Amino acid sequence: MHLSATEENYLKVIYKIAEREKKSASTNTIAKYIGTAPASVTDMLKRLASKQLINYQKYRGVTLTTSGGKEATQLIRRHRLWEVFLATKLRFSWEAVHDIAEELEHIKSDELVNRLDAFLDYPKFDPHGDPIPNAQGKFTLRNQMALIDALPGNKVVLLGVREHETSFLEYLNGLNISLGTEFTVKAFNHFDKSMNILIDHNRETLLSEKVCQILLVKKI
Amino acid sequence: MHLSATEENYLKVIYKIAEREKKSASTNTIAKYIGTAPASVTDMLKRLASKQLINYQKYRGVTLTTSGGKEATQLIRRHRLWEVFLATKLRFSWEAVHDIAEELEHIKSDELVNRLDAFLDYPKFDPHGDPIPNAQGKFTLRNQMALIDALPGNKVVLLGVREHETSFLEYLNGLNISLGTEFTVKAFNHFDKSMNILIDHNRETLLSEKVCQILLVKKI
DNA sequence: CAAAAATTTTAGCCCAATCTAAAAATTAGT
DNA sequence: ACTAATTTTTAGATTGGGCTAAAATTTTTG
Repeated sequence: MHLSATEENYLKVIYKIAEREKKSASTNTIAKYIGTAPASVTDMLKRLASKQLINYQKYRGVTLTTSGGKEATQLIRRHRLWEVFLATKLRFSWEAVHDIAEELEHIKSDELVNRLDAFLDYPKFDPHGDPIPNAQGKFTLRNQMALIDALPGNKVVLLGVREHETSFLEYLNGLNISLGTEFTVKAFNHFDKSMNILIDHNRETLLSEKVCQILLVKKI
Repeated sequence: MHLSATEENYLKVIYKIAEREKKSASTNTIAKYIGTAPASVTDMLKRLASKQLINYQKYRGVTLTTSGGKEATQLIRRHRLWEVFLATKLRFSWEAVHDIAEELEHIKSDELVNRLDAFLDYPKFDPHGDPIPNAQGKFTLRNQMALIDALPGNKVVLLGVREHETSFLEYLNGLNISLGTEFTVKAFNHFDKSMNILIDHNRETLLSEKVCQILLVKKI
């Protein structure tokens, strides 16, 4: 499916409205997001419907079809990966990345986006903390993120682990860490990506990057 | 000046034709490069002329004005920097980079391109060996490139060095290398970017990446 | 529940960038 | 130096994406 940057933007906006307002997107709401006249939106909705990207009935608002949803998800993936690139590699401030990523996201080459993903070491969250869908369009749940993605000051609770080696589980036992244990992130050490953690509000310890990658937590 | 990607492409093509054929670009030649009908080219030439980007008289071909030349040079800068990024950071093959760079080059943010330049460590040549203009639009002369940018099989002659430490010059003396010495590049070793070099057609040696960055050569 | 308000769509227009067909200008050949 | 061939431009149409003004539909409210 060959979509123009404009068509992609409409899909992204419809996706975001649905996510935020939990209902179908109205013509006026879309117009406000995109910054065009409502009449222009109606035209575009007809075009997107004819390409089977949205479900559209006059006066009734729109929802994304399965294929429209896939396009929107891939666009969001590209946007957020470029944001990570701009922030971590080019050292842009996290407020500055959005506008440039807005342009970069429309460059469509699966090869490009997948290599970028690998180059960035498969980040799960963008600099704003929003989750990055993987190549299959799956999001890491916001309420189940790796500890490494938590920020200093965050309080989190352990929900799961990505590693089931006995030796690793024994290591956790040794630290008295188990599902439901609560952490407070005290500091993130850039030089080796280790973290200083306050466990159960009374024991402080240092966890290596590897361990922080494995622990799946939820903010509390 | 707000130029569309299409307008930029026309300027780039006119620049390239002028460079390659050393004369003004004709409507038909431009049409072949861009892949459009000559009539479409005529329309666009009128538009570019009205923006003072080209010198255009009916039936007489076109040349870039000063401001048109600046736009073209900046576009080439962006294109070649992205090519370096794709080849060196994302490990694309050097044949694959062109098409993707063709899209990336149209993202206009001086901040972006300058930070990218710095991130790539101010490369002077793209993966095809073409020179990259700096932020002021100045090209490194093609006949004075770093040895590191030469390709296996190239024969070159030493024209200068970028480093004037006594210890370094003594090192060169020890290898019997001086201005005018001729090299043949035998191999480039990706793992440490060192090069196997045949000096004066009779002595083979290994030069480290650092040394190859310092030696300024010209193809012969 | 009917009238007023708000939303959405239609109708008709514009601009950028393209096309084809035909006319005009330039260049080349004898 | 004419005529033929080539190149370039004009004329008129098309498509995508946008606009305004007016008509149609839905929603709100007295």
